[in-house]
Amino acid sequence: MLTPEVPTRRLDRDFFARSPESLGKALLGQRLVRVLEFGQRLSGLIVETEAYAGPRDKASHAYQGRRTPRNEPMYAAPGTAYVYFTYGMHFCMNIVCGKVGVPVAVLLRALEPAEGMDTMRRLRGREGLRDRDLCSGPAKLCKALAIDRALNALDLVTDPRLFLEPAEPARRADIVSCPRIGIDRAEEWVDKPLRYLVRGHPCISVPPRIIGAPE
DNA sequence: ATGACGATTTACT
DNA sequence: GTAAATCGTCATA
Repeated sequence: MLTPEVPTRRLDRDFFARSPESLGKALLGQRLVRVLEFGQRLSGLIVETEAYAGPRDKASHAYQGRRTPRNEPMYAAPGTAYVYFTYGMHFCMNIVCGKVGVPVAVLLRALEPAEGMDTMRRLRGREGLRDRDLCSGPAKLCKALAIDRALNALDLVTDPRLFLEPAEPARRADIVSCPRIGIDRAEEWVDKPLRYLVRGHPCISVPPRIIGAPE
C-alpha cells in the first residue's frame, strides 16, 4: 500500500450555506470530528441542535443586528465555528450558516459519542460517566471534545482540528422539533420550534416537552 | 467604571 | 424541585 491514508472527506461550504432551520435538521446524524494536537481523533454523531434565526430572533446573540467582538464570527462565511464562553465557566459551539454578513447559526446541543470515549471521559473530568452522558449538552460536548476559545472562528471547511464528516442523516420521520432551551427571556421566540432532535435518542440534553397533556 | 445577566452544569434539599 | 458556581460581555453612564 503506497497510500494507506484515506483522504478525509468532509462537509463543504455549500452544505452550510442554507437557513439555520434547514441546517439544524440536516446536521442530525452527521459526524463532528475533533483532531487533538498529537493526532488523536474524537468524534460524535450530532443528535440535537438549535437554530438561531438572525437579527429578529430575540434569543440570538445577533438580535437587532448586534455586532460585537464576541459574536463577530456569526457574520463570517458559512462553515465558520462560533464558540462562546458563558456562565463564567462553559463553552458552547455554533456552526455559522446562511450567507456572509447574515448572522444566523446552529447551536450544537448533543452528540452520540463515537470515537475516543476514554479521552472524552478524561476531558470531562468524571471517570464514571456513561458514554451516553459524555456529550449530552452544549457545554458538555465542548468539554468532551476540547473545544474552547482557541477554536473560535475557525473554518470547519478547511481546518484540520475540527470539521464535519458526512454520515447517515437522520430520517425526516425521526426528527422532532420543539422549543429551545434556556432562552426564557426571548418573549414570543420562546415557543418557536427551533430545537431539533433525533426522536427517542438516549444522548439528548433535556427531554422534549411531552406532546399531549395527561388528564 | 459599574452592574446585570447569561444559548449551563452540578450538587444538594 | 432549588441554588451555587463564576467571569466575560454588553448596555448604561
